[in-house]
Amino acid sequence: MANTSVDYAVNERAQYFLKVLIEHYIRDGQPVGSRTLARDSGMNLSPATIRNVMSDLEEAGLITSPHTSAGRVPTVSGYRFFVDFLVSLRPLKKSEVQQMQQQIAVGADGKALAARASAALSDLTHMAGLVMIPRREQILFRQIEFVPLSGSRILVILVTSDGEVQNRVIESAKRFSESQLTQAQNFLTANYGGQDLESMRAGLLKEMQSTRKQMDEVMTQAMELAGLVLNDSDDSDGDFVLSGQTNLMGFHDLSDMTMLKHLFDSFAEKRQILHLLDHCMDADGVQIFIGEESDYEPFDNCTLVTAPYETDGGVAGVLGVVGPTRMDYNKVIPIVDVTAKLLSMALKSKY
Amino acid sequence: MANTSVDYAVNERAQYFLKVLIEHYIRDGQPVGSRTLARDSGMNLSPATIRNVMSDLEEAGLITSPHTSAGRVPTVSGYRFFVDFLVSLRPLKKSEVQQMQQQIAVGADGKALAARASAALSDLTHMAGLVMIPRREQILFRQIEFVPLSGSRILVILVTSDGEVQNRVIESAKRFSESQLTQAQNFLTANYGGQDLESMRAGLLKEMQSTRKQMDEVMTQAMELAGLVLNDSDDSDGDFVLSGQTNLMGFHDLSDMTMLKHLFDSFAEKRQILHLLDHCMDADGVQIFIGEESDYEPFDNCTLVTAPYETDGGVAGVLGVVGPTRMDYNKVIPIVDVTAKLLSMALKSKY
DNA sequence: CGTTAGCACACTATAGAGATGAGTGCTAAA
DNA sequence: TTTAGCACTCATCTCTATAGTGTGCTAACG
Repeated sequence: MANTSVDYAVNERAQYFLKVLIEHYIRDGQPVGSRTLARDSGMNLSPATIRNVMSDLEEAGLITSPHTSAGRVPTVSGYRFFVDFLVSLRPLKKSEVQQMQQQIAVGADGKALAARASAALSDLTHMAGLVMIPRREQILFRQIEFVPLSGSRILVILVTSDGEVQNRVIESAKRFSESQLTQAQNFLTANYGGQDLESMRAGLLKEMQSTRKQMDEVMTQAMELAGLVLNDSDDSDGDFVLSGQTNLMGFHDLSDMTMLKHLFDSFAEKRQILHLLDHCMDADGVQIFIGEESDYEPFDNCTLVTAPYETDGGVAGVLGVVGPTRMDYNKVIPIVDVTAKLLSMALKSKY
Repeated sequence: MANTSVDYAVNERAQYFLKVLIEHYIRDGQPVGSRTLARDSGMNLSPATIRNVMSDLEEAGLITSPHTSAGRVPTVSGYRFFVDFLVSLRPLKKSEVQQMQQQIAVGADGKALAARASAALSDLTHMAGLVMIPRREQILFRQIEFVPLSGSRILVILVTSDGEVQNRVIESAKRFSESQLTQAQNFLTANYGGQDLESMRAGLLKEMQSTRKQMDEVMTQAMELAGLVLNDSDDSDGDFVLSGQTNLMGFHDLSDMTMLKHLFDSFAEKRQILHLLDHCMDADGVQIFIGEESDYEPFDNCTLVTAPYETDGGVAGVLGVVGPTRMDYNKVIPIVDVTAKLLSMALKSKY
């Protein structure tokens, strides 16, 4: 089993001890000593032997000791090695999955679904749940309707693939007849139906610039109206739903108030976190950022476990949980994985 | 100056010392001793004399000492006496008020205004800002429009006095002609325009029960539709906007993680806090709940300073700040007061 | 009578000493 | 390769002494 670049001098037995050590540390939160590890491993070896192994693991940078005479704790590299090669995922029970499926599936539109998924994540993991609102690039355009209101106001209704019905009242300089509006909405639905909102927006823009003069004036106006709605959509830079933030206050590992304040502030600020989540859109499964791996200072003592979820148009967003680095990966990873799958199903079954 | 029921044995001089002591304690956070108080008071008295006074104040239940040989700290009753009779409010500068006015006035509808006011509160006080969304009982009904959509769906648009435009798509069993809908909306606007949403709802309900048989069937249906919209309004039990929650993590007085978690959880749960805020609707000025006075356990170490704000229809909601009991009342009270006035102005100037 | 000085007392906070215990690294032997 | 033994390091706990802060009480003073 030639694993990675750090496995020099770390043979299979040492890896096993690393696994046992980390699992013990995840349970206890206390540095693990050689005597404890010897007992825990089940193999009939003396503490002295274990000490040699631990020495190797330390040299490889996988574990470290807080001070001379404490046990050892995993380093970031140690956790990385663990989640990459050593985890024994503990899959959810059928009944748990079903219960979750029901809990999630009740919601109506994209936003409500995301909120439910987020709540489910934080409930199950007792950490903070995080679900991106489906990105505009992945929401498909289904249908548009223009409705004349009193005066020169026009109501634009946008139906999208995630079940969301956005409506916006727009002030128009020009007046349209009922039939003109019908004509316009048929045109737009026929031409852009099935496209995602982002390419629709781009398409409209391009079309309007290139063919402005040759087109029916009403059509041009209609496209401008549609463009207006797509442009000022408030979630243009993305958004996410957070649940169970306060769960993080229970962890002794995260009890430093200043750190925790930074973390909470970063949740409120959203921008950086969205940037981080964007990175996970490409990966096609669970992805994990341990401690400083996220390269985002407020997350230094945390681990972020993410998974992308899909809709008809492909990957629509990312969800995940945030918790202390010392979390139960065996349990958390399957939860995130399953939640992503269930949310995908819920979104797809809309049509 | 016969003040209250607790002023037995607490003469004017003692009150002055109480004021000085509390102001000192608010600055320092340390128990105030007799020597310090003697120096701080400006009066040329020896610590021994002060000790006698402090002894009186302690007997009156206004101050207490954490242990035999620390100074004294205010009790809840002490704070209460202070805010009721001793505060020297420090009014905001003209320029500050103007800056704030601009900051708040940009918002469009009720919800956005509330959010801005909340942000202003937390920015200025460095504590948590809290603004109730205007209550339905105080939002006036301006106008309703029914718009036929494809199929049997009808879009109902509700324009209210706080500038909010709510719209909801409703599935109707019956089909209506365009003229029927126009007739219906004229009827509703004429009959209920200017009423608040809550009495409109009640009115509709009563009307429908008493005159069901004698009325035009279309009208009855229209009223049912309107009733539907008013009923499932999601903020039927109220809502509020919270800002600067994390500011509370900076206070040493609130550093107990378990307490703080409870506090944050209570913010997320909302229900109880709304209940508390409801109580403040009646008072016509700033109201203060110190520590256990709020009778809501998560607020035991906090003070809530509130003020009601108005719209055309009278008192519309309540705003305020939450912070540690040891807060700078001289500064905070005027801020809350002014913010409420500014928000009222912003809401009223809508029409 | 209000005010003051003086004194004994109570309590906290801090630091140092010593004991304890956990765990290591190293060495030599099996 | 594994193991036992031993010296060593370091954190933690307890006990003690000490300094500092502030009080309550009493007696004296104007």
